[in-house]
Amino acid sequence: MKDAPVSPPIICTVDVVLLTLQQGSLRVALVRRERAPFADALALPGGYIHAQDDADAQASAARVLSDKAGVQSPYLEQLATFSGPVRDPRGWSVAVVYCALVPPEVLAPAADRVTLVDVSALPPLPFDHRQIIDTAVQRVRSKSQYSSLPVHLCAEPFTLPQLQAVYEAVLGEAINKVSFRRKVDELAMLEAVPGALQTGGAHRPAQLYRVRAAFRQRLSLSARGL
Amino acid sequence: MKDAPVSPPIICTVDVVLLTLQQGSLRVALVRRERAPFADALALPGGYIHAQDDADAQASAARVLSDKAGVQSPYLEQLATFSGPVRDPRGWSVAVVYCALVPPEVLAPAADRVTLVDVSALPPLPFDHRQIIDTAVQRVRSKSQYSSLPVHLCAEPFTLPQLQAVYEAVLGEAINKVSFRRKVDELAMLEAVPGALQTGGAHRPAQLYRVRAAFRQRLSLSARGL
DNA sequence: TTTGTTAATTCAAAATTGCAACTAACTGGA
DNA sequence: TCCAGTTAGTTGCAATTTTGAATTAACAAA
Repeated sequence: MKDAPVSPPIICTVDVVLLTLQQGSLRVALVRRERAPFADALALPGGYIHAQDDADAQASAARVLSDKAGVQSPYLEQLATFSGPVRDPRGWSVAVVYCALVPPEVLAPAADRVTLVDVSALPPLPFDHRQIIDTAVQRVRSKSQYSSLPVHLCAEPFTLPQLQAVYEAVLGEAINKVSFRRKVDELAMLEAVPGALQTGGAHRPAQLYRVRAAFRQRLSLSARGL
Repeated sequence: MKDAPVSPPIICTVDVVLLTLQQGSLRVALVRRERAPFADALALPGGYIHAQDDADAQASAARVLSDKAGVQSPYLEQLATFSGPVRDPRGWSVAVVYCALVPPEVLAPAADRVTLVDVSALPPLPFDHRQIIDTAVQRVRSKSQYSSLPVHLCAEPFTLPQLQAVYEAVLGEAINKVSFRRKVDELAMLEAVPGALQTGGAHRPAQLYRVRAAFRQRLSLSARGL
């Protein structure tokens, strides 16, 4: 009796959709692949899960983000898992995908390692990275309608008008100033930095805020949106 | 020079949180495990991804649901992926978890294979199944606040009072009848079955509805909730 | 001191929601 | 046959919430 054919193991990887906001548009950070498949192509930072090192897939994602892009993101959320026999030419694969949001300032030191691309003008990408990015952008836009998610795109401390501009850029629509402030107040995610005002402009200075410690990792949700 | 130690492959599985509504409470379907680890224990239906058979992890989930529970669920949504070295005693594992919602009628033929347990009175469970179920229930309750998700718990055709009772059971709170009808109308997910009324009660018969084809797989979302 | 510009608040109009009362349509029993 | 009981579905209005224009505040520059 012959041995049953041994099927190759399933390829377990993580990918990270690292998003930021630059010049009013959402950008995704791509890195150049060092190895086959698709060596030298721009792609999402990703890599194998290291069972001997990683505490879980999220730790793998943080490691990959650090190794491939040189970035540490305080906000890192699981997006979804993509799988199947054809998405990776090496064979049947499972990619646990995480989404990271950072202010553009965090990416400045990594400018030589990552390429920022407007998510509405993506080049052809290897694997199913195009679909993954589209899913991430959809999710970020959707969550931004009713949560504090976009604060992670804003370098602290920031003013309310700055934060509103970030929300407007992500959502792609103007928001009423009064409504916006009421909602932000409801979300209770911010605290004014005492005495700190953004001066320098030829106009009334704006109060500076930072995110309350309780919401640095966790989102604040609004029942009614905006 | 010695060979580097070969690390065992990562274990790739799927699990399904199959939920239904019975006697006004959410219940999860558990099956008795046939093999180690945890043989004979009640657990979520789950199993290995079959790289040679399955088109993707969702197909694995549908297969597992059919094989282990004898159920086919039209609504099957990816919940999240759980991973790490300790959740499975066999080693470092990745479990892609799906959530299925079915009306209790669909589970009747499978009554001998599955045990329905109230999600608010779960017994001790193997692996991290307790945490997985809690995550699923949280997600279902959260989505039910602003989407058509609970329609999948209702056998078609159904009346509006029946659907309202389902929403109230899932959300755990009474809903105003007029508001509920306004919202259901807004969601535009239902169509009246022409001429079909639920008769038999000692009272005015109720119009019967079914889900519009466009929303059988996709959810309808409301901006304002309920 | 005046002008221009942006920050932040006020208040009334508009939209949404919740409630109670009402009408509708059936069954079953007097 | 008709009346009581029960649940389905609608109507109109009061209460609440949301919205945005108008207003006030605070600064720099000229």
